[in-house]
Amino acid sequence: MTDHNALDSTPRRGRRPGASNTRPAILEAARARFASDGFAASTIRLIASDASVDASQVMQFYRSKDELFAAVMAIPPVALDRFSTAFEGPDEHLGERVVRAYLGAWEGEPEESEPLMAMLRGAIVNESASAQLRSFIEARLLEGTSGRADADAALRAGLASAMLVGIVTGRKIIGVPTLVAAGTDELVAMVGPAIQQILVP
Amino acid sequence: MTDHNALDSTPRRGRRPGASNTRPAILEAARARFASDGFAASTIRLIASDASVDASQVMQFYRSKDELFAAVMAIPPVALDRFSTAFEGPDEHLGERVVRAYLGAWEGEPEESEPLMAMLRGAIVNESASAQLRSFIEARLLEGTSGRADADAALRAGLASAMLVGIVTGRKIIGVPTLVAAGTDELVAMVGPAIQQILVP
DNA sequence: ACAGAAACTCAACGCTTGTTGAGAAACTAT
DNA sequence: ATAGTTTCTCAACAAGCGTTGAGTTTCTGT
Repeated sequence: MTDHNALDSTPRRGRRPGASNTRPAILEAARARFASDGFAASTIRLIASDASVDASQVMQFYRSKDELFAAVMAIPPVALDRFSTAFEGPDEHLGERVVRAYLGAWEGEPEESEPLMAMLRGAIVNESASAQLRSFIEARLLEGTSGRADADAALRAGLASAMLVGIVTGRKIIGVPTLVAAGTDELVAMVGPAIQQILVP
Repeated sequence: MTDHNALDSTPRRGRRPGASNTRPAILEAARARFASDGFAASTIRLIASDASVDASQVMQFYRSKDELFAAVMAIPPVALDRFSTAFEGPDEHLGERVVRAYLGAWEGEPEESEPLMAMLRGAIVNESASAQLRSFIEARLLEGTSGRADADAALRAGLASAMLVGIVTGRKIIGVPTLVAAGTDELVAMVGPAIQQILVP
């Protein structure tokens, strides 16, 4: 709805003067859309409109909607090292640390949480997103279980991840009122011991 | 001699002889599609094709795609009493019983699990499905916490539900290999104590 | 200064979507 | 029988989708 007025000196067509940050703008708009609306409901035109850009620009930078999605997914989450450090250290408060790391990653700054939300929402309908989330979780699991000899350590880590993702889904996507109302510390206090029991039998 | 074939016994147009079970056939096809592909990817034409029916038939029985979806959701899950009985009984093996009830409900017969899968998949992209799943979970929570005085009993039950739904999501939707490979008994043995700890502090 | 690449707008394409209406055949009444 | 309702096929619609190509303007390298 923001049409340039007639007195505007900037031409209506052709390349605009100055440097262009259109490409990252598109990526950011796509990230936000995919995170909040999911893959199918996020149309190219809507994303382009969010970035104040023509739809065909999106196609020029990222060759298709799928590649745009892949680009959003490929963003190395800033939260990545949160996980790796969470599994290190003494076993005593392992559960608590892991729970806090997960909740923090999904509920922190948009820059940090949106790729994860997009992954989660996209994994339901988009096959590549599902594979992406799968490999993401698996990579975390390998970090977490490195140095342990347990045969089922991977399974235990996978269970813990799935349970924590379930809590995040309930809070951020489905919106179960009971979970939404709960504070982070309260959750950590309750879930920490349970996760501890899963990870360190 | 071009159009009507006198030898053709099955007419191509008009109502077919005999009783019609088209309406339930559509509902069943829709349930399966919504469960496996989610709301957006399940097109009316595809569902109609699954049910060997014209697309406009779907619109005649259920007035819109949204109402079709609502009809699928409205099916009272056979698994319903599984949950209510799981919370009853002594606290000793409560966690184990609840875990077994959840896994069984989502991994049993298609008739039993498909409405739940459709709910879960639909909750990501469809607002009404999200509300439906929310109220479904809340109803289970009320059953589970009835008779308990704890102020945070509802939160504990909600957490347990979310964690178990997370495990099911990892197994049936995202397909985390580690979780898929695990057997039900193995999962119950690992997760049972953790859920127990959540529910009975 | 000049050529080529890059950024941008605009208009359209082919396709699929949910949805509708006309009409044909079979059922259910009276 | 006759009328009316229900079930069904077929063809089309308006809208939205992802995508493409042509043309215009600016930047960049030489």
